[in-house]
Amino acid sequence: MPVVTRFAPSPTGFLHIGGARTALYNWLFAQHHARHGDGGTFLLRIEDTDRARSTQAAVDAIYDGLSWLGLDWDGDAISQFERADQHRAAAERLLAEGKAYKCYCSPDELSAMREAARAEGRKRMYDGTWRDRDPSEAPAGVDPVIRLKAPQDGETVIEDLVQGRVTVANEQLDDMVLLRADGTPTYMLAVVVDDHDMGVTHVIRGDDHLTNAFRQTQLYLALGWETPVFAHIPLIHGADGAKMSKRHGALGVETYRDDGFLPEALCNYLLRLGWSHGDDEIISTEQAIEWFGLDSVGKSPARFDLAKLTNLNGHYIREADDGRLVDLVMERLEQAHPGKLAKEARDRLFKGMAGLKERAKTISELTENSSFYAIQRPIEMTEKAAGHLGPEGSALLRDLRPVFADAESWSDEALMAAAKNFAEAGGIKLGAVAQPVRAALTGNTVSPSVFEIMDVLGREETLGRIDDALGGP
RNA sequence: GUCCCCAUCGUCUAGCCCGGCCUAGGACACCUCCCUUUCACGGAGGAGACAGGGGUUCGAAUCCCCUUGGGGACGCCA
Repeated sequence: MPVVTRFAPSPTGFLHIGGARTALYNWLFAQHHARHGDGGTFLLRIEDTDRARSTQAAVDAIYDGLSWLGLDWDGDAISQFERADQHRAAAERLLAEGKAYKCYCSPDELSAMREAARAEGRKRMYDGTWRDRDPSEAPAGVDPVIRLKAPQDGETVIEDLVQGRVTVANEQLDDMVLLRADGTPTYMLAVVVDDHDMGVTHVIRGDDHLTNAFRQTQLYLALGWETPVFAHIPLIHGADGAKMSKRHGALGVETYRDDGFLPEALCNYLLRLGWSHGDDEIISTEQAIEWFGLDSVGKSPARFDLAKLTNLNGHYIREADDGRLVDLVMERLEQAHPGKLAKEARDRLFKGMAGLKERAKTISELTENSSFYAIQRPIEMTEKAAGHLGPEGSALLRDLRPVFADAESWSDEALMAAAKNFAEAGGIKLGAVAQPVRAALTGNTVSPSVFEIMDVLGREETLGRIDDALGGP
């Protein structure tokens, strides 16, 4: 049977890390069935019924976030707000069938009930005042809400693919509001009607919705519809163990992009946060699509660990195509050093990328480590680097300059051979020779191999930088 | 408070469903060493966990119960 999943965020902010994982699981599940099953579709629905809190900017942030992660959805995104008529129709049908009723309770009465319920240690808040009351007793001039006439005995059961069978006594659940006094549908109603109309077969979402699933199941039953399969995945917690939410540590995916993380690294990390396939850690998207299933999703919440994400990111950077990395780095360099980049910047980065990418765990770090290639001379010198160019270092560098200048061929190997000879002749270590050169060439104490750098920079630029460090030719 | 869910190294997890192969495996982080022109990468090794208590059983990380701890939900928000 073909599978239909959906991701249904509310556009009240950015696409945060928890939402991204939910989207990923839904996408993966659909992809898995599309490629290895009877078909799979992944839909996107924007839950924008709360007009006051929904913004177009947030909707765009969700689109951008999903697109960046590579989680493409089928068809156009659906606006829940625009489907209000269908929601209303469902509620009215229930009303006509006697499965729902009008409730005229005022907000004051409701909060009194809520208080009473808490005081008595009950969960059920609404006492059903208008459930069986004669409509003729309705107070004049009060717009009623429509409530579901939910079963009061027995229990509601959901067979959750992640949580297993979960049961709750119906007496714990009160008659939920379907339509507000102003006639607009509530979330509970909208979700059920939309999921049904969209043909959603599997509802994969955060387990903060687990209790909603009970109410929704009652609604499906009342509407005479088959319930979808539920899969409530555990939430992601912050590094401190507290829940991660928009107000507590959860960052938008664009923040990770800005901090220099690759989408494939984030996806791989998010995938492993709560799902596993034996001891596998590095999992490609293709592999994930093949392997992903809801039965391997864990039931306990996981903490977000930036160190592991960073490590994974380093791996994907090393694997990444040089050209792609150059584009990413150039964009940042142009921003950071406007007008200061050498014309040869891009070419040098491309030539030097193999040595560069081994040493960076984020694109931000890669950019920083790459800047010495891109910036025009004279380059700036860090304090530590300057330390290698004291009297001793400078003297060494001065003696070394002609060795390089006279090198037979300007290649990595030839240059290193020349430096080695020089070091041996002087009875010093290669390392002692390399550091002043590194300082002169990069303005830093850490970099790829100095001979590789000389190769990339070329003869003229290299000697120029040495001269700069020596205070002139 | 009430209801629901969860519980293996610091973190993510394998193992649990179908008890013995577990003196509990892997990954990240950490420590030591090797490689080495710096830093990374890579390689070798180390430290590090079945929350506690009861059962069931010849035998429990694995099954049952309780306790404790954590989380989530209790809106005319989504």
